[in-house]
Amino acid sequence: MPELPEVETVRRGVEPHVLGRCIVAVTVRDARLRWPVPTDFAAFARGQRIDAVSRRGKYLIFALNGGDRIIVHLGMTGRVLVLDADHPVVKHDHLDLQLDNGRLLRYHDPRRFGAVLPWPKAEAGHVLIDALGPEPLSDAFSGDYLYRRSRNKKAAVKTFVMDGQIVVGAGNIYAAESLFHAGIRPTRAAGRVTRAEYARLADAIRAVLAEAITQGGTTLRDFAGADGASGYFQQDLYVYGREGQPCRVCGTAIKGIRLGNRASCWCPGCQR
DNA sequence: CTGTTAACCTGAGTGC
DNA sequence: TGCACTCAGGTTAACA
Repeated sequence: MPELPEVETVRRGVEPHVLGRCIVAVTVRDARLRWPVPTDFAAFARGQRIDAVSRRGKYLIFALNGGDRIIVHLGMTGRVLVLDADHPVVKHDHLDLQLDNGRLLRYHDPRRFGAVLPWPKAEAGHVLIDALGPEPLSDAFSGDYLYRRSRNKKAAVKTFVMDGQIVVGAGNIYAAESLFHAGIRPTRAAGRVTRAEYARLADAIRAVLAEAITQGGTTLRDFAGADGASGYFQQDLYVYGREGQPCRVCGTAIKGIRLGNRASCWCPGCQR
């Protein structure tokens, strides 16, 4: 479910409710996430104060006052909700952080592809974070960067920009949408896309992600912000999920194929 | 090394 | 109503 804009929407929704709050209790109902929640996680988190909530790619990072951190990834169906402490527990509510203000942070994830992991102060880096590519909304990300990294690569350009080691945050929806706005077919070999095209693509990725954040993300099925609210970017989709429908720009029927086991849509009229 | 595929898991939707 | 099947916003381990 969540690509960068959805994770950023969750971060912004959670932050005001948890900053400066202490974790007074931890409940782990099901530790079987993508990686098991360690058995000592409750002891790790209990009694610590949350001093910051940041995001790296699709990872949320809760910074604790002692220098430890908690990493949260939402996988495909994960949610982080801010609820009152007595809120009823439903199926797939796997983990709670109870706060000292009568509220709790609840991790809910039907498919359990997500993760909640400790990141101790003693470990400077983290294996899930260290190899990530640049943030697409930072200065380190540019068309020239994509051009450099893509030389001699035969993989499809859509697969290339969805690779978190190249750039973080662009998943199946926003990769497809960005390629549409840049006028590039998703099937093109990454190494054959020109410098000028990558300049357009980098601009498109930045613009699409920024606009999606403004809209509170894209809600198709599962996604909700920390307050349970839906996003609105689905109204701005040009190709994702529109196979067979007329292009909103040129009227050509949107085509669909599979690339790396992911559904991929593009407009034969607008994308070359 | 690069590139592709299967796997992890549950639920929703479709077609018979 | 039930069953079999497909698909889903992510990521990585195991292959070729």
